[in-house]
Amino acid sequence: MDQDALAELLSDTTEPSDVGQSQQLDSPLHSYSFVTTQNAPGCTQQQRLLSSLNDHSLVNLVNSYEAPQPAKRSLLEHESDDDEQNWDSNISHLSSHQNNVNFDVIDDESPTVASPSIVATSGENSDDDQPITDAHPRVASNINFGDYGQYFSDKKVLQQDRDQYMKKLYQNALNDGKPFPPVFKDCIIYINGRTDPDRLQLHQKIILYGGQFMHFLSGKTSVTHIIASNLTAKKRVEFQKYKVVTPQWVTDSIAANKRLPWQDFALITGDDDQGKLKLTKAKPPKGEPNVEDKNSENTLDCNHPDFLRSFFAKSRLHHLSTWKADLRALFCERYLEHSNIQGITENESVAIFHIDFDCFFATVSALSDPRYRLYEDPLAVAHGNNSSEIASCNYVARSFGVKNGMWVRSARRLCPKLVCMPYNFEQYEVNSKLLYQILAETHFFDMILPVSIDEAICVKRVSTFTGFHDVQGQCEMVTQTIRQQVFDATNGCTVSIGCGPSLVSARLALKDAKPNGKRVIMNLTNETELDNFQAKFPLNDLPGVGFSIVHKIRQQLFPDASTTPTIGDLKAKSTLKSLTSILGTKTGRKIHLFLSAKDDEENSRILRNPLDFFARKSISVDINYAIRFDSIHDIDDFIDRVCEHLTSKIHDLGMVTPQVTLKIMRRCEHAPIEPAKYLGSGECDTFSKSSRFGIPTDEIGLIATEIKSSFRMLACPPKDLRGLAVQLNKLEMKATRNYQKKLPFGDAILTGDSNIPVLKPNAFHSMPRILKEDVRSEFTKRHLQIPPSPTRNLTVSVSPVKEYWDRFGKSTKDSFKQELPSTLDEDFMRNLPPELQREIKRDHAIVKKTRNSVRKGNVIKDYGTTNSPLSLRSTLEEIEQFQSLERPRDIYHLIGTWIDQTITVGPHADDLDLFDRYLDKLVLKRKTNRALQIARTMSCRLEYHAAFTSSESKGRQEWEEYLLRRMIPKLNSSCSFRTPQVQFEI
DNA sequence: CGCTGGAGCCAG
DNA sequence: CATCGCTGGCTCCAGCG
Repeated sequence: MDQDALAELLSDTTEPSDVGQSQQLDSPLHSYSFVTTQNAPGCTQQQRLLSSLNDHSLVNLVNSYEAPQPAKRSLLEHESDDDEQNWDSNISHLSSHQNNVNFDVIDDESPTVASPSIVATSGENSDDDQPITDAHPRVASNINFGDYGQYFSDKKVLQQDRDQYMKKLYQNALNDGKPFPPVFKDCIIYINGRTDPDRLQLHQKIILYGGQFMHFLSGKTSVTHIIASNLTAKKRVEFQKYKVVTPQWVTDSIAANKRLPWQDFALITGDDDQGKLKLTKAKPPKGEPNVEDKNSENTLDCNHPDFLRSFFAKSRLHHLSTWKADLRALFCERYLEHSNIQGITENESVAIFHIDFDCFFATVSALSDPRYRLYEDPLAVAHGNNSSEIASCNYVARSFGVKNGMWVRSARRLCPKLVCMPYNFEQYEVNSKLLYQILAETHFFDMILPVSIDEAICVKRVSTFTGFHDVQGQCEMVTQTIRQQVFDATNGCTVSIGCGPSLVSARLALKDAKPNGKRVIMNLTNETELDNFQAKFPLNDLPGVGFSIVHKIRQQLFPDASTTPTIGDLKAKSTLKSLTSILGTKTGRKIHLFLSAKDDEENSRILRNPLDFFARKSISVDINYAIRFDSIHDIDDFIDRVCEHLTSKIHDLGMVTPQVTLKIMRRCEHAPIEPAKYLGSGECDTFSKSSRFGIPTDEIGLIATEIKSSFRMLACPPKDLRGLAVQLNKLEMKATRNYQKKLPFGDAILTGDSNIPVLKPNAFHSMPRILKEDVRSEFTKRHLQIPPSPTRNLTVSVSPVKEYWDRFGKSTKDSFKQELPSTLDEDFMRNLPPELQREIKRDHAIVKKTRNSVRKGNVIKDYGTTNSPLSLRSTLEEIEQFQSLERPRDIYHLIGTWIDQTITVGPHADDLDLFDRYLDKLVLKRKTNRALQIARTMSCRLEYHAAFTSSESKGRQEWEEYLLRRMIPKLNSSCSFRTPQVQFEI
C-alpha cells in the first residue's frame, strides 16, 4: 500500500461498521427476481417513482394488479437460445465444454487471450487448483492474492473481458439478459478510497450501465472520472485536474436514466479552499439525514409498528431463512416449467457436487472495501463489538480459534486484532445469484438444488458422462472451471467444491476441499477406499449430526474420549443396533448408513423427488430478540402485527392454514431481568401451544385471535416474555374458485376527485408485498383511502359474528389472575372431572417447568384438548349425525357442509335443537375448547359465505342469528363458569 | 397400533 | 452506544383411544 493510501486510511476516522449500512437502498440491482418477493428493505427508486405519479396514474398502477401478476423472474433463467438446456439432462457434454472453457462465452472478440482456467485444467494430473490455490495451499496468509490482481491490472484487455463477462452475467441474472441503458458510455471511471455505496456495487453499476472501470490508477491519462466520497488534502491536490465526483453521481445518473452533469456532483469545488464537501441536493454521502435515519431506526423497540421490518432487515438469520425459502420456491417454479426434469432413482449412480462459498459473508464484506485484507488480517462480520455474534469470519481469524457464532468479545480474547466488518446483505444476494447463474450456464448438471444463499448441490448422472471413462477427470475439470468463473465474476470470492458418489461423501469431500479448493472422490469406487477417506472426519461433519447427537454418542460409546470421535472411530465401535438404541430408529439408521457413505432415505428425498422436498409446508415468524413488553395489550398488538405479516405472506402464496402454533420463550426464574447480551433473550424456557381451525383459513382475525388465546393459555407474565413465534402449519393451497367473485364492497370508491378512477378492491391487496408498502404510504401521504383487505373487511363490516368473536376472545383476557397452587391437592384433584384434572395438571406443569427451568426431559403433558378425539359416548345416542364421527375435523367438516347446504334457506329448527343439545353436552363435559372451536368454524364458514351472498340473504342471517343469540351466549356462560377454576396467572 | 401435540435437533 | 438469538423440516416421545 502506498503512502497516500495509508495517509488516507489513517485520516478516515469513520468506523468500519458504518460502511454499507444503508447502501442497499439505492441499488438498481434490488429489483431482480427473488429479492423482490420478500421484505427487501425499502427502495428509494420505487418510492421516488410512486411519488412522481399523479393520483390518477397511481390508482391505475394499483389497478393493473387486478390482472394476474407477471411471473417472477428466475435467477436461474437466462435468455440465450439454448435456454432450454438449463435444466435439461446433459445436453451439453463435457467435450463441448473443453472447447468452451476458454471463456469464449464471455467475449467472442478476444478469443486469443489465454484464460487462467485453461492453465488450471490443461494439466492432466494437475491436482492443484491453479491459479487460485496453487500459491497458497492451505491457509490465508500464504495466499498470493496480489498476483491475481496484477494479472488483471497489467492486461487491460483481460480486464475488459472480465467486465464484459460480468456484465453479461449480471444482465442474465438481474435483467433477463437485456442490457441496461448505456448511461456511462465512454466513461472510464476509477474509484478512490472508501465509498458509499461500496466499491463493488459501484463497479457493478458502472459496467452494467455501459461504463468502463479502472481498478488501478496507473495510467491516469485515460480515466475520465474519479469517484470518491472523501479525499485527503494530498489527493485533493493530486486530483485537482480530474472530474472527481461523489458516488451519488453514479446512483443518481442511473435513477435518472441519463448521465447527469458531473459538476453537480463534484467533490472538489474550485473556489473552495477548505475543501468542504459540496453536498448535493438529494442526499449527502455522509451526513445528517443518515444520522437521523439511524437514530430513528435505533429507537425502534418491539412496540413500534415498524419493529419487525427493521429487525428483519438486520438479522442475518432472518436473511438466511428467507433466502433459503425464496430459493426453494424458485426451484419449484423452475422445476414445474421444465417438466422434463426427472428425479434421480434409487438405482442410478450419480456424481454429487457440493458447492459452497468459503466464509461467504466475511469474504464478500471484505472485498467490498479495499482496506480489508482478506488473506492477511483476521476479519469477522458482526454488528457490534461485545456480545454481538460473529456471522462469519475469514480463515485468518479461524486460525486463532475464532468461530462463527462466537461473541465478538470472546473472539477478541483469542485474537485481539480481530477486525469487525459490517454486513452487506445486498451484495451477498448479488454474489449468490452469480454463483447460481454460473452453475446454470455450465450446462453440465442434471439438477441444481439450492441449499442456501451460499451453497448448492449439483447432480449429474454418471450414465450421462461422455463415454464412461474418466468420470473423475471430467468432474475435476468442471469443478475447477466453476471455481474460476465464480472467482472472476464475484471479484474474488472463492468457492470450494466437494464431489462424490453420494450426498454424504460429497459433503465430506467439501469439508476436505475447504478452504478454496476442490476434492473429487469419484474414483474411490470400492468400499474400503471410501471408508478410508471418511474415517478421518470428526462425527459432526456428517450432515444432521450436531452437538446433541455427538454428545449422546460420546456419552454412550466413548465415555473416555477427550475429543470428538471420528467417523472411523464410530464405525469401529458401533452397530446398527447400538446406534438406534442410542439415537432412535431413524436417526440411528441414518448415521449407520452414513458410516458407509450411503445416503439414507430422508436425505435422498432431495434427489428422488425434489419438488416434494422443496414444497412449503409451513411458515412462521420467530422473534427472540428485543422482546420486552409491559402489558398483555402490547403483546396483543405485537401478535397482530406478526399475524399480519404471516397472513399477508400466505395470501400471496395462495395458501391457507388449518393449524397455528404459538411458541414463546419465557425468562427463566433464576435468569436476570436483563441478560448479558443487549436486548437478548437470556436463558429461557420455551412453551408451545398449537390449535386447529375447523376449516383452513388465511384470515388474520381468526389467526390472531387464536394466537392471543393460546398466549393466555400459556400464562406467561408479559414482562417475562423474551421470545415469541407464530407458525402456520400444514399449509395447503386455497381452492382457486373462491375470491375471484364479486365481493360486497366492490363499489368502494375513492373519496375526493371524481376524475380519479375507482380503485379496484382486490387490486391493492394483490400487489406484490414490496410494492404494497410503498403504495400504502403513498396513499396515506395523499390522504387517499385504501380499501380494507377483502378478508378483513368481512370481519369488520359484513360479519357481526366476527366482531362478536373478537369480543368473546377478549373476554377471557382478564380472567386469569389467580396464583396456581404450588402443589396439587390429591383429593381435590380426584373429585374433579377428568377433563378439568388434565387442564389443571397442565397448568401445574407449566409452573413446575418454569420454577425448575429444567432444560430437558420435562415434557408438558395433556396439553391440547382442542384436538383430542371427542368423547362422544354420551352424545352418540342423541345425535345421529355425529355417530360415525370420531375426529374433530370430521365434525367440523360436517358442520361446514351443513351450513353450506342451508345457507340460502337457513338451518332447520329441529337440527338446531339437536345441535344445541350436543353443545350442552360439550359444555357439561367442560369441553368448552371443542365448543369454541366449533363456533369458530361456523363463524369462519359464515364469513366465507358472506363474501358471495347478499347481505339480505335470509338463510345466512338466520345462521348468524343462531350463532350470536344462542350459541355464543351459551359458550360465554360456560366459559365464565369455567375460568375461575382454571386459575391462570398473568 | 397409529395418531397427535409438544419438545428437541439441525442447518445455514 | 449496545444489537438485530431465524426458520423450516424432521424426529422422538408420551399419551390417547
